[in-house]
Amino acid sequence: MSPARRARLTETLTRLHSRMAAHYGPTGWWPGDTPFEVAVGAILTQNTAWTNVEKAIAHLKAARLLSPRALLAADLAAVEAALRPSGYFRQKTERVLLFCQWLTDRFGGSMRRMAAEPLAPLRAELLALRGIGPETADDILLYACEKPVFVVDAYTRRILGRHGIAPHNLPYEEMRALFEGALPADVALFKEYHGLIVWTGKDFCRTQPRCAGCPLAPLLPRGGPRD
DNA sequence: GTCCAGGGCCTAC
DNA sequence: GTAGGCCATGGA
Repeated sequence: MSPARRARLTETLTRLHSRMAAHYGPTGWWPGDTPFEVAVGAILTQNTAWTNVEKAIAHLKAARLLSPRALLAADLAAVEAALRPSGYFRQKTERVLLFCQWLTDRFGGSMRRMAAEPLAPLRAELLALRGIGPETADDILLYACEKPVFVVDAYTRRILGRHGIAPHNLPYEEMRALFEGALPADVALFKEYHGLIVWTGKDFCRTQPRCAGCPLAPLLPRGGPRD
């Protein structure tokens, strides 16, 4: 990318962030009491409404299952029952348990020790785990491990697509590089930026464009939103 | 009743 | 390398 184009992109993405931040204030994203809860939530929210994830996490807490040790020791049926409300519960049970096993084998079950690992090899290890793709890995790296990676999700694609900033079907790594190349590698900024995208996406950017009142509407290209 | 949600894997071309 | 089917529940 040319320096001039990169500078324009930085300006565009910064303006986008300013509009959302002015509308919502700090989001404090991601919800979760501990890094491990954040990591589990990242797996459970795959293609699923967050309200359903909350139910599953509440079940885990009530059953005292919200630790790698407890999950690995629990009956499979008990874990499945707890995760049921989050949908795809058989797959997600397998994915959560595989993550727990890896965390235990590699770091003695410690998210703190995991977070001390350098970013690039850690990301590669996460991506090698069955059931952890790029978005889930980056959720965990950014919000549970405080690593400066930008999370790309469906809302990110939709918003950038509608504003003519990037095609919505740009490959994940290219979309991530677009943000990371244009913004400073700042964990707090990346956390808030993604949180604001999620909030804006939920409120204004569902499948049908619904731009009335959207903080980003004044930035839309001529001709209105595109998909 | 129908549609859809903050993905990821597998298979077929 | 990519398009399409599959996984499952709960809320709108």
